[in-house]
Amino acid sequence: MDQRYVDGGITNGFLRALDPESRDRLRPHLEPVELVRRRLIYSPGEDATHVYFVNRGLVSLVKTMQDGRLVEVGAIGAEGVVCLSSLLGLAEAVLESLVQISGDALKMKSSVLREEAARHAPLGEMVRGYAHIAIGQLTQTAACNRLHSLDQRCCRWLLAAHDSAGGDEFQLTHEFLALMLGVQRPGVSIAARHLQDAGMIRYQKGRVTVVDRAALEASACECYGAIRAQITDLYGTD
Amino acid sequence: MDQRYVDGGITNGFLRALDPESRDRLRPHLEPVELVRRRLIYSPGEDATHVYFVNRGLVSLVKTMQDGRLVEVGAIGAEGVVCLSSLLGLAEAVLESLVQISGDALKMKSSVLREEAARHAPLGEMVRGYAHIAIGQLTQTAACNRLHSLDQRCCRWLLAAHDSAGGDEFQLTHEFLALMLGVQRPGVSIAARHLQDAGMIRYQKGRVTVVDRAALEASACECYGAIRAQITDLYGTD
DNA sequence: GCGTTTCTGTACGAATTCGGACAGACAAAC
DNA sequence: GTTTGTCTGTCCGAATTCGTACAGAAACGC
Repeated sequence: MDQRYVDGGITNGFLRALDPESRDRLRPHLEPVELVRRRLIYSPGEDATHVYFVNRGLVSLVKTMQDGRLVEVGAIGAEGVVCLSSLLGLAEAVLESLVQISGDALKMKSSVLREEAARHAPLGEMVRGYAHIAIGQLTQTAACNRLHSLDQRCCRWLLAAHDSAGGDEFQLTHEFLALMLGVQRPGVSIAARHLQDAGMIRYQKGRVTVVDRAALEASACECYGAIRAQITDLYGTD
Repeated sequence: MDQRYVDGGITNGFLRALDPESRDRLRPHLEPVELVRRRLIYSPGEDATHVYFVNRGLVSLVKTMQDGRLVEVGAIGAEGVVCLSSLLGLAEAVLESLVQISGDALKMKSSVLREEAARHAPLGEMVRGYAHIAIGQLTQTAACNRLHSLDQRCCRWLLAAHDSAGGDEFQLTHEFLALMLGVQRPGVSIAARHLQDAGMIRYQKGRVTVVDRAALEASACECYGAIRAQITDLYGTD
């Protein structure tokens, strides 16, 4: 029987990986919320009062520079938690969190999570563990941004999106992907053409269909796998 | 009177920013250690048993990819603490920590720091605050690696090095800088020539002299200033 | 002094990405 | 059905960086 029906619609990896007692402590504070594509969860400087456990969908963490140029430095899907800073007790969001693929999440007050984490050791352990893999994701992205080609990074991004989309088809424009990857839009168009010619994806007017996932994985840089590995490492193999 | 003489040779920004009680709690556990250029403090996978409070010198945090290519994702000078992971209770180092500029540090057991941080709230607050700016540094670097030119990143790196070198002149080869910035060596040679022609630095056989720091700051990307600002924000203006 | 090592300067073709522009195709709204 | 807006495909010159190679210069060891 699918766990999502057993446990009140919770498909978020972090919550599911918790021991039952920790989960029970958090459950009363969780509030369902819809994630709508292109909507912001947080802007830099805003008070990060809540954390979001993503059940479905994909949230991009975006760093904006002074001149307005921006680039994604992390992406959080159904296995993650939005707003790491607040886990550390910082009130202010540093990054923009932007919904890339619609879905839903459970939100709760950061302060409550922090208190519960301090009170109940296994939960605190898990929070610290998550902070650690979030850092891992950042370092991976920092290196990836420097060392890997646009084609590779496109594949990586599509794989992450595919994981969180809940299907082979999802909405995504070249424009948006270019913004996230920090490159010009025509660059993405060319990369997308490569992938389509190679039979990995199909593109049509703002929506992409993953056709050959295995091939995408083979063409992606190691960063996708490295981050997945860290996550399954923390959550255990379920 | 210089604080470094008042307080037993401690010039590390983190330790100096602590309240006296926190510092007194840590002091008995601190052990002086020399930082020797090009020596590794940690390699990935190694057990991170100690944290290092840098007094003088510069330590690079390096991410290595599967194919052996590498790039620096962070640098820690006299204001920082090496081995963030262990602050979160993780045993294993993820990054390589490499001494770029010789100096000295105070080391202590990660486990002791963790216990003291749990026992004494102000210290815990400071540790979490430091974790936060370390994350800020990673996001800044991730974006910088994608958006900024080699010349800009060279300037940024030289400024950080200058801060920690304890003088205008320090050892640095093009080869090493290229490794850190994740580019080819000739690229750095050309960038270095630009800076030298512009009268910002002087280069001579593996050692660089900062001639016009203000010009360097003007030519660097915003990332240098952004990271400095986060640090002074945490430590207060002393 | 001499040989070795290390480091820098430079050259050059190839590849990538930039930055901007424009036409065409599709979809939704009116 | 027509209009409007969005999105894709493509083009082009310029700039940047890659990847490699080689020569010269400085420092070091013997």
